Parts: sequence; structure tokens; C-alpha cells
Amino acid sequence: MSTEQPAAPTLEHVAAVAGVSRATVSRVVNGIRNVAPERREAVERAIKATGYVPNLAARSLVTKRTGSLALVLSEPAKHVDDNSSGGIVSDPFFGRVISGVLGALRPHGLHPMLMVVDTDEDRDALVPRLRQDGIDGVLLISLHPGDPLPLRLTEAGVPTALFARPARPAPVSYVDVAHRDGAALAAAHLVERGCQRVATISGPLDAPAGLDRSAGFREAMARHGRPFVPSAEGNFTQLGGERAMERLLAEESGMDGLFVGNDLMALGALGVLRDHGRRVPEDIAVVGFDDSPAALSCRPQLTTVRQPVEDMGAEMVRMVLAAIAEPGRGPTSVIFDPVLVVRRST
Amino acid sequence: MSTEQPAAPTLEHVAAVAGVSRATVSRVVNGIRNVAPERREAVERAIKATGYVPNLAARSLVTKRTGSLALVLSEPAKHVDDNSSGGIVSDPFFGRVISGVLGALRPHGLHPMLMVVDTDEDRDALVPRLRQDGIDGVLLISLHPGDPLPLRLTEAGVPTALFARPARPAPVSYVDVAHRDGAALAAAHLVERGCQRVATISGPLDAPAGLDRSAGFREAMARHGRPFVPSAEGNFTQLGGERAMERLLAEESGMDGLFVGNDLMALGALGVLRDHGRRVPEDIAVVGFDDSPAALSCRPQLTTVRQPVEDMGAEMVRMVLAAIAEPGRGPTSVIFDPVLVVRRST
DNA sequence: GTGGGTGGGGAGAGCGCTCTCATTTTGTGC
DNA sequence: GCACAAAATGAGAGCGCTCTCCCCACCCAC
Repeated sequence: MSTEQPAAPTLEHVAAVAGVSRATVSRVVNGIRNVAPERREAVERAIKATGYVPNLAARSLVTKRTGSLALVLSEPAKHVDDNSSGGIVSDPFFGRVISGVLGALRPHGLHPMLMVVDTDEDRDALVPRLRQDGIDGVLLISLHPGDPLPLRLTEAGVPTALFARPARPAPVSYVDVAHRDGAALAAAHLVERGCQRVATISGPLDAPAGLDRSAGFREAMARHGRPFVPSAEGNFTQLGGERAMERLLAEESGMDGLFVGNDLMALGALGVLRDHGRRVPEDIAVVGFDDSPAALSCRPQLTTVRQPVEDMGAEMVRMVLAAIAEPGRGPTSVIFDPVLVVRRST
Repeated sequence: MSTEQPAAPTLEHVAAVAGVSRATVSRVVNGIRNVAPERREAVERAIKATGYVPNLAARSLVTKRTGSLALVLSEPAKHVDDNSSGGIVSDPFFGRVISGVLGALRPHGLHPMLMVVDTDEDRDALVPRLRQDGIDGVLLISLHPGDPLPLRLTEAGVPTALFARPARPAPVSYVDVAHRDGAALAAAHLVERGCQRVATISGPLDAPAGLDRSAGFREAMARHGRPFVPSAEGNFTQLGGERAMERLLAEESGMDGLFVGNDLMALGALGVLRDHGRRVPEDIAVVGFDDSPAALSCRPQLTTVRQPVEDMGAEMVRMVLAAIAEPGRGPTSVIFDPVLVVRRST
């Protein structure tokens, strides 16, 4: 049935064809100097002729490195009632991160191992597993405020880059967006639009992103002469946004501006506002955060703060690769500037 | 800086500790019979004591198998103007597939390599690359109607499972949903709701999913005594749905029922209907397909045909694993039954 | 007692590669 | 022309594992 595999050519074969030794072929393959041009050419011709591809297993057996990275998505334990989404993988936002990561990996000919850990057992098993699989570095995307993984990975000496600053300080490299600046952008925009009574729906305040955006917005509003901003805390989900919006509507009246900690919650808020007969943007202007696909697909399309997520993913790759190449050096961080994307909701 | 790696224990170490030979330890690790119970226990104790983990590179060097799978997402070449989404990875629908795949892989302790191919060069490079990386099997998700990959993979003898029937027939295993049955479900529902003038927005008719849903809907309607169904073709995107809806509204009047080939297009259609002052579901009932997260997040929430996508992903894993275990046997297919999820839009 | 199982265990040969080290070739200065 | 350095190449030893032999007990039947 299946085509008989004609036994992949090895270094030995190539060496025989080129009329040189295994070592010389290896030198050519690995781009090491000290090979005479004619020999090099002969080897290259032989490689082409045989269709030789290095055997990665054999190589990493001796080098102790596989040249492969893991893309680890770490979530808090799944709740039983949370069967709707399929988890973090189906979050379009992280889709963008992944996309950026893949884009940056491509020129290196690398492909990441995809791992989702959402239980404590998984987390415990991760480091040994990485060792076993010979993973050289980890790109960690964590949604877990108290995630022990960043610390544990660095302690294990695994080159790691994080998406977003860890909630618990750890000596680990990360990329992040200037949440406060983004929130300030939203504040300035709402003020400029003439909003007088501005409220906010924040993300969970134990997550850096939730806290920074909320605090940044508050500070920026204060700088605009608005010392008090009514607010409700959500959990970054659409449902959380709906509930927060209900609370806000019950407590406050006459709001004409709203900053929501992320687009998903903004989506929920938009629905509730419509149910309550509040027109957006005529009665109330709404600004989200993330510029997720949802921002484009909702009506009215959402004004939002865009993070250069793909670029951030690419930077993570750079960080890990650098950490692998130079194991000595300490962690770094790169903070990206957000941009306000004005659409119909303001 | 980094913790010094204390040189991972090897079979040799374990053997020394347990006072047996390497071969015996290997037998225990691989669960081969013919080991005396006392010895087995001694070895197991030694393994625990040393914290031994098999070196996968060494193992696969001799077994010629890595025990690892690739999750390949194959898209048509990206257009330059298509910078919005970050590609297939960020499609929540495929997020569900991936989630199902990961869930099925987990009990086996496996993690897939994530590969996105969206150029012809990528496609050409894939098979050699798989060989090099020692990938044992492929889970292929292809959005490309004329994708050469299914055929090429099977020709190369790579155990493969496809998500959705390939547009070009190929001797390859796949999972799919009974698109026609799903469309029939939608038809019955609309008829039952009392809709008199029913139209449809189909997906691209060169894609099996587009064609089957459209044809299935048409046939079912005919069975309900409605021989003619006005229709417009979209491309499975939100924008495509909007355009198709505009066309339909221009050509037809008095529609009171609509079946849309997927949720994303339904989302677009919903927006256009609102812009035209048509209330959903009062003036027109709308049914989508897929039960994507968008179906839940839009207003009104979308009645849609749900595919058991996670189950389908899990089945793909089973197929590939079976194909790896028994290289001889031919391709199989498993077709899943869709379910109608009734929400507010009908 | 002898011959022939049978189950348990060890020895050892690689898998394909890298890398050190020794060896050969070439180049340089005087 | 020679001594010596430097560059180019080959030989060979493993990396950690699996797996095929082969040996050794031990048990049974005759």
C-alpha cells in the first residue's frame, strides 16, 4: 500500500558520493569554515544528488539540543461549566500571538511544539517533559495570575520568554504592551469626544493587564481633571462584561463614555447597552482594548486600543533564541506601544 | 546564573543502581515481559531514585520513530491585503479542532508540532521536513480547495488524517460532518417556523463544505415542497456574508427565512439586515452553521447547526495513531452528526 | 542421566551524527 | 632549500538507546 521508504540517505552516503569523509560532509552541512571550495562544491552536489536531509535525532543525541521550542499555553484549571470555548487555543487574541510566533520562527525553519497545561499535574510534569523532549526553549503564554511556571522554568534553567509581565515577579524575559499608555489613549479620546460622565469596566485586578489598564485609565482621567471614575470589575469574558455593565447601569446614570478593559467584555457591554436602549455612540461612547477580531465583527464596530500582538510574538521568539544562544545573560523585557483604533463606537 | 544541569541520568546509571544490565532496564521501561518481578521492582525503584527519563532522541535514533505528530494548517497563499486576522490560527472554529486534538493527545503524553503552510514553497518543503523532523503522522487541516497536500502526504506514505473531506478525492482518512443532514435540519426548522420565502447564502461552491450544505439545503427544501431557493454565494468570511446579503436583498423581496453556510457569513448578513431595517427574527429568521463562538456573541444570538468539532479532532488523532500502529491498512472516514442549536435568530 | 524445551538475563552491535585529535597538505619566512 | 606554522582532512570515539543474538538455569519427559 504505502510507498516503500528507500532508507533515507545518511552522511555516510553523501560522503561516499562526494568522495570525502563523513567529517567533511558534516562541516559543510553545518557551515564550518576550513573546507576547500572544490570539496565544498562536490559535497553540495552530492547532497543534492542524494536528497540528503540531516537526521535530527542523531544530531541532537550528540549536541544535546533539538533546536526546538515549545509554545506553552498555561491556563487555570478548567471549570466543569466551562465547556463552551475549547479554551485558550480558540481565543482569537492568542491566535494573533501564535501567528506572530510562527512568523518569526519560519525563517529559522522551526516549528513549535504546542502544549496546553491547565492542571497542576500538567504544570508539575512540564519541566521533566521538556527535558525529555529535548526542548531548548519555551514561549509561555499564561493566563494564570498566580502561575508558578515562569519561576519554575527559570529555576530549571530553561530559556523562556513570557507574553505579558508575570503577576508574581520572576527573573524572566517578557514582552508586554504599555497598558497604562493604552488606557491613557482611550481616556484622551473619550475626553476629546466631549464625554462628561465616563465609567470603566476593568479586567480582574489581580492580573497585571487588568490592573494596569484600570489604574492607567484612572490616572489619565485625573490628569484630565476627572478625579472619579465609576467602575466595575469583570473577568475578561463576554459574560463578565455583560454583568459588569448591568451593575454599572444599576449604580450610575447618565454615563456617556465607557472604557472597557478588553474587547470581549466590551462586546458584552455593547449587548447590554442595546438591551437597555442606550445607543452607541450617540448616547454613550465605548472604547475597548486589544483590537481583537470581535472588535471588527460587532455592531457598531468597536473603537479600541490595538496591541501589536504579532510583533510581540515575534519578539518573544527573538528573546528565547538569544537566551539559547547565550545562556549566560539575564532576562530582558520589551514593552510595545499601543495604538488607538477609532471606529464607530465613539 | 542558570542552575547547572547535573547531567541527566541514563539507562546505564539506572542499571548500575538497580544492579542489572542496561537491557533489563530497557525492558522494564518499555513494558516488555520476561522480567522477574523482583528485578522489575528493583529497576522501578532505581528509576524513581535517579529521576530517570528516557532520552527521546536516542530512542528515536534507533526506532526510527519519534512518536510525535504534526498539526498542519494549510491555507491558500495569503493575500497582501489580508493582514487583519493572523490567519487560520486565530479562527475560533479551528481553535475548537485544535482543542479536540490536544485533548485526545493528552492521555498519550503527546504534543503536536504546529506547522502553518501558506505558500507553495512551504507545501513543497513539507514532506522532506517531516522526514527530517521524524514526524510519525500528520493531522491536516486544510482550507485550500485544491490543496495538493492530502495526496502528497499519502503518496509519501505519511500516516495522515484530514479534517473535512478533501476537495480532490484522495485515498486518505478523514473526519467530517454530515453537511447535508445539517442543512436539512436548518431547512426543517425554517419550514416549521412558518417561513414562506426562504433564501440561502452559500459558501464557495468549489469547497465540499460549501457545496454540500447548499445542495443539502436545497434538496431538503424541495422535499418540503419548495422547489426554488434564491441564493447568493459567499466565501465563508464576514465580509463575504455582507456582500451576499446585499445582493440577495437587491434581487429578492419579502424573504422571511435565511440559511447561511457558516456563522461568520451569518454575522455579516445579520449586520446588513439590521442596516436595512429588517428585524431578526421578527421579519426574517436566520440560521447559521458551525456554532462558532461568534454565534453566541452576536445579537440576536444565532440559531445554528453545531458540529461536534472537538470530537472530530479527537477522532483524527485516533485515526492517525491507528495508521501509525498498523501501516498496512487503508484509509477510513468517520462522519459525525450535526445538531441544530436553536437560539434567538429564529 | 540425557536431551530438549522455556523463561530470564547479559553482551554487544549499531542507529546517524558531532567533535576531538592526529595526520596530511599547503603556505610562509629566512 | 628547510623548519615551522597554519589550514584542510580523516579516523574514531562516543551520545543513549533498542534489539538481536546467545548463554544460563531450570524443568520436564523419557
